Amino acid sequence: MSTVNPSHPVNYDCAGPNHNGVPSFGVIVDHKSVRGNIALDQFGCNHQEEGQPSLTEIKISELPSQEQSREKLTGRNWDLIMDDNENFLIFDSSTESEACKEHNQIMRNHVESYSALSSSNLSKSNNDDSQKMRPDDFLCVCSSPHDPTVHLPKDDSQEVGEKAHAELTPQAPLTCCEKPVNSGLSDKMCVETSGCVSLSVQVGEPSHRGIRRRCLVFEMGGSHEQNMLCDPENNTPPSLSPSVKLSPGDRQQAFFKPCPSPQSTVVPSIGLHLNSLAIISKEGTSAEDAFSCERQSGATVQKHPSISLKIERDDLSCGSEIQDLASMQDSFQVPATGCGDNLNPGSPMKEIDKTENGGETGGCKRCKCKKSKCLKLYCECFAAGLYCVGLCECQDCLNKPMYEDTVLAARKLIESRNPLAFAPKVIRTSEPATEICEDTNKTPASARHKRGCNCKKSRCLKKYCECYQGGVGCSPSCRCEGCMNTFGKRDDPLPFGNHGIVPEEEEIHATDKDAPQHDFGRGYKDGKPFSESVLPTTPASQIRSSFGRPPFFSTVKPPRASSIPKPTLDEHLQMDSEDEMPDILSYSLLPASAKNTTSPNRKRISPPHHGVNLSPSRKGGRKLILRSIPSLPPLTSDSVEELGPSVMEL
DNA sequence: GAGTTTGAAACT
DNA sequence: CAGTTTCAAACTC
Repeated sequence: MSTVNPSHPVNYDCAGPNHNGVPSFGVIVDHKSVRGNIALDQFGCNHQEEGQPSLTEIKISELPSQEQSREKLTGRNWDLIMDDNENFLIFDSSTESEACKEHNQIMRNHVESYSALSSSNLSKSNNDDSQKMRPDDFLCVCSSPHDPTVHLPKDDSQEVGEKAHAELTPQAPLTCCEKPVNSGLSDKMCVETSGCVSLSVQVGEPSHRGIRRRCLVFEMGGSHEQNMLCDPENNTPPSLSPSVKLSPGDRQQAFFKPCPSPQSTVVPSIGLHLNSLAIISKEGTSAEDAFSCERQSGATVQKHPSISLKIERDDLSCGSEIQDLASMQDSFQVPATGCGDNLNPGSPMKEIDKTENGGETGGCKRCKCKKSKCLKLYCECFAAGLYCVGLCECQDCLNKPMYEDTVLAARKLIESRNPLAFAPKVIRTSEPATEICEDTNKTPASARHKRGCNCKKSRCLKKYCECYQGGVGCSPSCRCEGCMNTFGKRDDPLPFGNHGIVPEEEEIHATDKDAPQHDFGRGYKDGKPFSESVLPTTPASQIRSSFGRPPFFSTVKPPRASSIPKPTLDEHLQMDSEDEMPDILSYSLLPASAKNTTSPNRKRISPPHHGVNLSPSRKGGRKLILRSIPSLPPLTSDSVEELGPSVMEL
């Protein structure tokens, strides 16, 4: 039961060639404490080299030493950005494909040595040779459509993996999407541990029967990126597979059951569409509980008696879905430590999957697009950064791995219009953890739709309303009529958890065309992100939150001085304690063209919101300004031409 | 399951 | 930039 299935391939997502700045994911192996030797590396391609522990324990925890990381990255055109101390790395490379390829080779070499050392050990628990981990079971997947280094698992891996997987002790209460292993459908299995790990794999098709559905690993354009590592064989996260068994027929997403205790924590995995997660909070499901594990960032969590996982949020990069997850997490404003330790053993994370998405889709979207070819935002799959799966009822679907180029091109095209098109629709922020702890009366969550709804007839009481659908109240950003949103009416001074979302400054700026707006897509001023041109530079010393990380990680983990990013990292997330920016996410890293991004908010100059008062703590507190990951540059005519006929046709 | 409603996205 | 059209999800019957 404690034997790790060596046949579980470990996939390394190195992100795409345009992957700009955020590590694909951050499953980290703490070799210090790892007795097992499945070397999940920390950044997709990077991996541990030494140590041949037994397979009985995997501890995902800490980054390897900086030197180690640097050593591996240096010379591959990877930029390793680390904070002064630790736990923050950002890769960027113009030649990630190459880097990935090299990493792949390294991985293989590593696995070979590992396999040789461990094969005997594995054989003891299972005589099936297939359980031996093979070098080829390790994948370094580069999302680049041009990257020839997308390595595929051996065809026999699935069978082996499934067999081995069946032998695993299914203690992990995962829920995933419903897709028979042999359905032949593409599948996605994403595991996000407490917002830390989003695992995916990119496996070409159709030969990769190991994976049923893969996530779109979009480039980092916008803030919507999926960097997920999946176990194509068993649809279980490589690092978790030993102890995790997906529920039958659920292969696309998996949730880890909320940890019953701080010590026994396996973070739920979110692979479903982001905004739907917001329902969690409203339906009484304590997302806080669900993600409490991550708030215990750094704490070793044990899912399996023989498996210990340690998630280090700081080191993880997540995609859009993860960001949404993070947003949700943030919405609860749970202190990273201390205040957030109240776990709810009974947190029905699985129910979320069932009630919200899993009931029909197993946590995954199934679109029914007929004309959009699933390459427009009409398509929920596409909008969510997912490839369509066989269960989709779409017609003429091009949102499939085999059309990756087209998909990416379409995405670029959309992002060229609206760099935030793929950004989470529901933005959630939180007060600094410490403040929450200090003032327990404060609303723990704040959330809002990034753009606001425009409902006319539904009164924001139906899922037509994106705010309602996202489980958030309407805000002054909305232009809805007759709002009756049960999560908070637009006119409510302090909708549930939405206190102070709309700042007074917004009204001020609304009268100034040049002034930055808290409107996504208008984050530029004078050619610079207004966070740069307007917002005062936040001294690193003032940054306390998960600064320099992808938005996903905001406020979840207690900030550490050591995690204060270098100035270049300020591009992504900024915790400003001085300015009057509200606690909203300010996606500001937009190209100048982004100003033209369609944003209904631009049309509206909201009257003073008398009801919106900044809480004392807010006024005196730090302001969280989450800035999007730099988006793709506006496409030029040439670039559009490069998109190919499929996109041109759109 | 078919038809309608709705509002976001896309288009002009 | 505003208005219109297209689209697909949500909803109703």
